[in-house]
Amino acid sequence: MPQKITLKKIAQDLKVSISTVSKALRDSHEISEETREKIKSYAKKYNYKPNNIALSLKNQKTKKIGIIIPEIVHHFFATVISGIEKVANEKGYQVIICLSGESFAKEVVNMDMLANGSIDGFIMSLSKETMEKQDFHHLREVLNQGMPIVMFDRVVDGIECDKIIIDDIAAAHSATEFLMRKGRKQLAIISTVDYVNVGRLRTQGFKEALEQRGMSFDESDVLKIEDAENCTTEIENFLARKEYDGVVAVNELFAVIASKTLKKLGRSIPGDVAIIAFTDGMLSRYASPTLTTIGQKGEDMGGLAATKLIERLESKQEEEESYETVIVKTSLIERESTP
Amino acid sequence: MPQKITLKKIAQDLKVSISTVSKALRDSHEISEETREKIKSYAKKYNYKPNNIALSLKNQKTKKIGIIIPEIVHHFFATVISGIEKVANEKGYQVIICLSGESFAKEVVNMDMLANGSIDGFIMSLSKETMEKQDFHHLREVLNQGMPIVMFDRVVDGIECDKIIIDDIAAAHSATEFLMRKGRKQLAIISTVDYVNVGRLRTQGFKEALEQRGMSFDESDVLKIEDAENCTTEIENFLARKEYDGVVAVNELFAVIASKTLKKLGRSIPGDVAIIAFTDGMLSRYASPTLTTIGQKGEDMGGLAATKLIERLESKQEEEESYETVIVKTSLIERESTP
DNA sequence: AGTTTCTACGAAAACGTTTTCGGCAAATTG
DNA sequence: CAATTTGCCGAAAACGTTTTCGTAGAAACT
Repeated sequence: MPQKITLKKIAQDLKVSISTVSKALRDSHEISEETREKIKSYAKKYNYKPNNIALSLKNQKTKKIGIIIPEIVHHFFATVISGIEKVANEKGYQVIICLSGESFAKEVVNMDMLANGSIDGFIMSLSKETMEKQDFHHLREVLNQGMPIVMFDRVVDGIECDKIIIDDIAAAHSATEFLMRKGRKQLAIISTVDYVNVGRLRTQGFKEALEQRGMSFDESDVLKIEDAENCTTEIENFLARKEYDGVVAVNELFAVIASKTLKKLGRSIPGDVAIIAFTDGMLSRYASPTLTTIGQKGEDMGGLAATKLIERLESKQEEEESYETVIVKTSLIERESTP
Repeated sequence: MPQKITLKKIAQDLKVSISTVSKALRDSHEISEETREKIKSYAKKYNYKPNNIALSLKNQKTKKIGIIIPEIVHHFFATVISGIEKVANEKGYQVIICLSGESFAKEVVNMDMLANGSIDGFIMSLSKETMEKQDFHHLREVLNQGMPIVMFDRVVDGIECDKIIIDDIAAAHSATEFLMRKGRKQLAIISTVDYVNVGRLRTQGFKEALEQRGMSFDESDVLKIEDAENCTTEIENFLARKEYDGVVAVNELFAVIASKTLKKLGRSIPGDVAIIAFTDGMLSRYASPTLTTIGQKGEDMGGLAATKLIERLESKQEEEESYETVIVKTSLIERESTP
C-alpha cells in the first residue's frame, strides 16, 4: 500500500530537489550536514532503496549473470549453479536461470530474451539438440554485440569465448587404467551418442587406455545410449551379451542401472565386475554398493566460470581479446564398486 | 563491436524521429506504409530488439519472478524450480534465483536486492534459520510494498500470502497406516528438529496414525535429526537400540542411510523391516532395495506457485485480498522396501 | 475562399537514477 | 571596497522505451 518510495517523493516531501536527495544519500560533501542528516533519516524511516532497474538503465549494466543449461534436475548442473551463485553473490551479482530442456529452439529464444539488456553476460552449457545441429548463430550474435559468454562442460570449438571443461579423455583414460591395474581385462563402456561431446571424448579415453596397454578395443564393447529415460533394457541386453569384469559408465545413472542389472544376472560387485562412474552425485554415494566415481567438481566449475565472466565484465572493456580454456582436474573417489 | 542498436540510432540513420521509429516497429497506422517498411527492414537488418531494462522501467514491471530457496542441490527444490520455470516461461516470465543456504541473513539480503525493482514477485521456501528465529520482517516489508509472495513447502502462518504445501500430517498418517496395514507393529520415525515444519507435522501424522489404531506412541521411537550432513552414527545408534519392523523417514536420505544400517545389522528389507520415505527422488528410485515413497510432486508445486503468482500479478491490482493455501496431494509410490 | 478533416510525423513527458554544470549567497581575500 | 573563493543547492541531461499531444500540410468539404 505505501507504494515504493523514490527520490522524487523524498524530494517533494522535504521540499528540496531530486539531485540534493541523491547527493545527500551518497554522502556528498556538497550537501550541508544538516540537510544531509534530515534526508538520510527520512530515507531510513521510509526504508528507501534505490531502484535497480533505473540504475541498470543508467549504468548500462545489470549486475546479473544469465545461465542457460539443459536441465536443472541433474545433480551436476545443480552443483554448477550453486558454485556460480556463490561467487556471483559475493561479487554483487545475481543469477538468472533459463532451461533449454535440451531443445535448440528454447535455447535460442531464451538467449534472445536475456541478451536484450537483462544481463551482462552468459554462462552456459549447450543443449543436446544444439550439439547435434551444430548451429551456433545465437552464440555468435551475442558475442558480436560485445556480450561475453563462458561455456562449460558441453562446449564447442570454433566459438571464441572462455571455456571451462574437464579433460574427459584423460579422466576416462585414468578410470580405465584404474580398472586394468586392478586386473580387469574384459572392459565395457556405457556411453552416450557421439554428438554429445562428453560421451565421445570419454569413449576415446577408454579406447586410448586399452590400446596403450596393448589390449584390443572393440566397438561392440561400447554401448551408446540416446535416450537416458528409457535405457534400462538396452543396458540389460548389452551386459547379458558378454561377461565383462569391468564397466565404465559416463554418468552415475547408467552405472547404477548397470549395477542392478549385473546383480540380477548373478554377478557380484566388485568381486566379479568392477564399476566406475562419472559424476559424483547422490546416487554414487548412497547406492548399494556405493560407486567409485570420477568427480566432476561441478561447484568448482561454476565458481571458475563466474569468476572468469565477472573478471571480463569488469576489465576495462576487451582490452585483451585472448580467450582461455580452463581444464578442471577430476578426482577419482574410491568406493565399494571397485576392489 | 557493432554495439547494441537502439531506436535513437535507427532514427538518426534514417533521418526520422524516435517516435516515428517506435510507432513504425509497432505497426502503427499513424505511419505511412513507405516509411514503415523502410524502418522495419532497417531494424531487421541490424537485428533490433527493444531493450528490456528500458521497458521494465517504463512499464514498472519486469516480467521476472524471484525465487529464494535454501539450496538447489536438493532434488526436491530442483524439481520445484523446473516446474516454476516451465509455466513462467510459457507466460513470458523469467526466473531469477537466489540461494539462502539455510541462512537467515542471506535470505534477507537476497530479498532486499531483488525487491528493489528487479522482479515483480517472489516464490520462496524459508531457510531453516528463519524458521528457527521466527523473524519474518523481511517478508512483511516486501508485502507492504505491494509485492506479492507465494510460499511453498516451508511456509509459516501469520503471513498473509498464497501458499502451496502438501498435507504433511495426512501424508505421514497414510504412510504410517500403510505400514500398519502390512502388519507392522514396532514403528519408528526418523525426522528433523521441530522448528522445521515438515519434520514436526510429519511426526504428528505418524503419532496420530498410531493412536487412531489404539497403539501407543512413545517419544523414544522418534529420532530428531538436526544436522543432515552428519547423521549416520545417530541413525545407527537409534536403530540398534530397538528392533523395529517399520520405519518412516522424512526424506530419502535418512531412509537410505537407515536401509544400509539395517542391512548391516543383519536385518532384511522388507522382510524384517519395511521402510517408507518422503521425497521421491533419484535415491528412492535407484537405491537397493528401491524405496517406497511419498511423492511430493515438486514440479506440480512449482507450477502451481508460478500460476498463482502470475495470476495475482496480472489481475488488476489487489482487487481481492483473499489469499489461498493450496494443498497438493501426495502420492504413495510402492517399491521394494515395503512388502 | 474559407473551414474542416485527414495524413504523417515530431516534441516531450514519463519511468528512477546519477552526475555535470551553473548559480546565488555568504565568506574570505587583496 | 572590490574581487575572488567557498558552501550549498537546483536544473538538466542521459540511459531506451512508449505514448499523448500538437501541428504542418494536403485533401475534402461547404
